Amino acid sequence: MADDRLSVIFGALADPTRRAILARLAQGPASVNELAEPFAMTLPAVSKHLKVLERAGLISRGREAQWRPCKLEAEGLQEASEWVDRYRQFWESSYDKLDAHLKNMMKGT
Amino acid sequence: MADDRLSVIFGALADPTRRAILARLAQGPASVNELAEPFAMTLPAVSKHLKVLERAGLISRGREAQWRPCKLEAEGLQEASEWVDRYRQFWESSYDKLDAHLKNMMKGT
DNA sequence: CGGTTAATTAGCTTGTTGGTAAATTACCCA
DNA sequence: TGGGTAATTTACCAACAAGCTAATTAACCG
Repeated sequence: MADDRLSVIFGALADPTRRAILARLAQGPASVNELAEPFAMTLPAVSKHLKVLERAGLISRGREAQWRPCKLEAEGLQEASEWVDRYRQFWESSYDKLDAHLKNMMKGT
Repeated sequence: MADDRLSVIFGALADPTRRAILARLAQGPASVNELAEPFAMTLPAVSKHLKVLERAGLISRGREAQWRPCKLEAEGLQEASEWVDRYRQFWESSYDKLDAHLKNMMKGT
């Protein structure tokens, strides 16, 4: 995968395990073991996913005794959102056109 | 990469060439050769990128004589946006907290 | 028909991803 | 000190992504 910021961010989001981890972290911080628990996957595998998310600026990791609590970070998510938002106008206008088309059909013209 | 819809969509966005193609298509439809022109890359490589974008529902391809004009599609973009939007509240509240923190500092307390 | 242009498919190489098991680091507690 | 728990690192493997060249399909034109 390319290593520019946006590619790293979207690449991190392109995996259901990683999206599930983000969804969990949206409820509050968690340890690696807590995050790993729902998945049929070894701990090192989850650890790798966390590293990908961290590199993308989607999470950060702290230190508390032998735990390394993860928490969601706004930065990466916001960058992704900003990129996608540039296309919002496009699809909104597509729906306007569809809407106009349907109305036209229903008029029977 | 996983083959669920969102992973396919984010995976397609995780490449600067593909994002540049989408940016070009936001200005209007284009042929494969037109799309390939800005890149130091062979035509088959661009063709592959287009297939990835098509599979993700980000573009569609038509037929006009020997040309296969591509155009932007709202569908995939909108799904990506909807997913990211679920986290908007999170980072907005993060900024609120930052804002509150800064105001507090400036009060000198 | 034969030639040209547009685009895709096929086959190959190279580097990366996602997983594992085993070893290691780091910290707590008795 | 030694044992237990949390997490990462290392070494390895299979599958996949992204690029290339060469060959092929498809449509037009003369």
